[in-house]
Amino acid sequence: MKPPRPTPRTITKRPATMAEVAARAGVSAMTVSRALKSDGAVSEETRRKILAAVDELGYVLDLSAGALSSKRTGFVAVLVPSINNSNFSDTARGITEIIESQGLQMLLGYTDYDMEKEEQLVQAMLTRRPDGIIVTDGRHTPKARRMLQSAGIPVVETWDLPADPIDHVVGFSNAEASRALVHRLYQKGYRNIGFIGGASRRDTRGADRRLGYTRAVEELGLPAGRTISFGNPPISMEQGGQAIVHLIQQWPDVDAAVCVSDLSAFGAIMECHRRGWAVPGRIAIAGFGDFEVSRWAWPRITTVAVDCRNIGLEAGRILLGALDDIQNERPPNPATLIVPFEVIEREST
Amino acid sequence: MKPPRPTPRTITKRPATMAEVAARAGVSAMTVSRALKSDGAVSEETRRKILAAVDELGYVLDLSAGALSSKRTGFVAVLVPSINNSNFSDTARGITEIIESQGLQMLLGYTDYDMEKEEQLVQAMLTRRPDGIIVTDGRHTPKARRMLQSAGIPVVETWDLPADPIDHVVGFSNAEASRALVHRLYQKGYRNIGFIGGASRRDTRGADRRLGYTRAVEELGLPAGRTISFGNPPISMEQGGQAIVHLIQQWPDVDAAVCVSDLSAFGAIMECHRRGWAVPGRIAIAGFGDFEVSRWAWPRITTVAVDCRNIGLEAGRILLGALDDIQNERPPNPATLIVPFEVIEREST
DNA sequence: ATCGCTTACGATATCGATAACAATCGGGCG
DNA sequence: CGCCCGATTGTTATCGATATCGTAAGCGAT
Repeated sequence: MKPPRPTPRTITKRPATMAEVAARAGVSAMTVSRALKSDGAVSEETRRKILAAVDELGYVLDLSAGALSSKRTGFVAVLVPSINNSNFSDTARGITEIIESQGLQMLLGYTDYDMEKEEQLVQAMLTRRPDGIIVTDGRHTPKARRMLQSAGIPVVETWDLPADPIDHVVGFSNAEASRALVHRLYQKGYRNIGFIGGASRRDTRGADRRLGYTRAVEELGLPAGRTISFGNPPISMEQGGQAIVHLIQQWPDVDAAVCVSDLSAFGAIMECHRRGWAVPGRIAIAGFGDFEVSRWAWPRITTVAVDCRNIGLEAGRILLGALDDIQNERPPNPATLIVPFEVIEREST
Repeated sequence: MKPPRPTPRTITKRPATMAEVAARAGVSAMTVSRALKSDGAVSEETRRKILAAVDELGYVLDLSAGALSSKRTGFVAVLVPSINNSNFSDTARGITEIIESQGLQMLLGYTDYDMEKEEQLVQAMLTRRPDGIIVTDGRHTPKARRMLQSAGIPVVETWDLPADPIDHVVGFSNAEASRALVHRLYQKGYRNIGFIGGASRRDTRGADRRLGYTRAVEELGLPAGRTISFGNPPISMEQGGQAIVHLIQQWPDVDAAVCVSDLSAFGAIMECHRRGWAVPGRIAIAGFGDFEVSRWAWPRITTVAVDCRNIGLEAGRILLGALDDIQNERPPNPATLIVPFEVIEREST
């Protein structure tokens, strides 16, 4: 009895290799390799033959293999708290813009605002032997810190000013920014200022913003401790709406609220609309981050703006510089770049 | 004269190799490899010794090297139009959730709603020899299509229902969804419905939504052609605001507007607020995508909801299934999964 | 003609892991 | 007691590219 008809197997057309291209072009693999790098010294004619062979075979270079011999993977690991947050995705985009000009590829990971998760991700990323790594945080678990330090690659910490930098830094002080915002509200005449933020200490930037708020009200001699902690980061619009109600119920005399992000500020403002509380008449509301929604909401939302894309651009540039230093065996030269922030006053305060 | 103090060179502590771990643990490299995979058959005692050695040397597995011999890189390439769009970042997140359970890594790329850029990205991604690829589109340049087909790996097209699928599909008909929305507006009594979208044909999903609108107004015998095209995708809140003004000036009798996305709908509504045009009294406004802002804006925005994260989850699952089929030498089994959409009526219409 | 130098290319030895197969050891069983 | 078997571990040969060094040819200067 014959066996059943053989199942039609996938024609897993194994991708062509460089050797096959070489054979077809009548040259050695090494010459193909050179032809496919821009810097290779190859005569015009052989290059033509090689490119023709590449085209005929539909060959695409295998960088996984190349990475092994050249010891440069062309990866840049990037860790962000969340990709749904447009601030961070702007930064990621800035990084991409810079590094892709050098043929580098971003390896993106989400920490979910969690240092433990960050630690796992650092380990997972190092497994791919990236040429450099950019993290969105100045605080790490001891183990994560150790791994970053001993990885032997440039590290850039962004969005923060770490007390004890690992290597390079591109950031700003979230506390100072928040403090400046409170001062501005004070100048405008507000005297009972509350703060709305997340309940978790995982979000270190959020914690810093709260710290800046606390310092400012102390400095100014304003009533302190008027803070509402609500939910895990990222604080949503919904949570902003709930928090503002709590804030006003608990301290009916508050005349202004600083929110940990524009999203919660927006939620708060919309909840006030719904309840007929005028903004800023009954209560002024400010956010953080200058998200698109703050520029187009009505009232437009007072906020602290940071050029997120620029943070990415600068982090990318610094990383490229560091890679260049390594390439040319120059000594390492850790840099700290402080990017500016700006308090933008709009109709919500 | 002595030369200047030698510059302190980087201690580029070359990362430890598996062989070094093996030597330290007194076993062969192969045994280390087995110990570090979960499935490896290794006695408890040797595993202990090996893990100790790993710890002492701070060893992390080099997957680049592993990929070369095992012929599986553990990468899944994912192409999205934009990462700043929370719909797509939700999908990306869903994909990550599924694939990271299998130890796979996402390689993310942005096409900027541009098929040419997509083509370049496909090529760049294939260079990394991913085990599978997920794209957010049903239309591609001929070359991109050819590369995807001949890559010999599972392909999943999402967010669309391609007429001629390459392999697997997880999507829905943007045209149908848009059509359903217009019908719903009709039921509510609106008879002069306009459409606000991007000027570029690059955004194929946007074009499909416009198509659905056009079909619907034809079916219903409503005045047609009341569409405003404005700016390149992604259409921003600002552009939505500008477009609604044009729409109303051009056709003063419009009583409802369908926007290509919630973001432009939000911008339009806020512009109406500013001008004192009641929404939905003067004009009803609907969006697409069920973004967070639509749920918390006031009025809340009528929209078409799709479970974006779920698209990612399902795409991930289908991809894993396909990889499993390959592993077990089962025949390929291209699947098309149509995910539901839902018109959600809120106060803006 | 010789030398020196540049340009274009090939041969070989890796890079660091894993696949595939071989080897060893102990124990169960006829 | 001999044989077979499963569990554990080692050996060897890759995977597909690139680094490095070597070689041959071409060419101008002396």
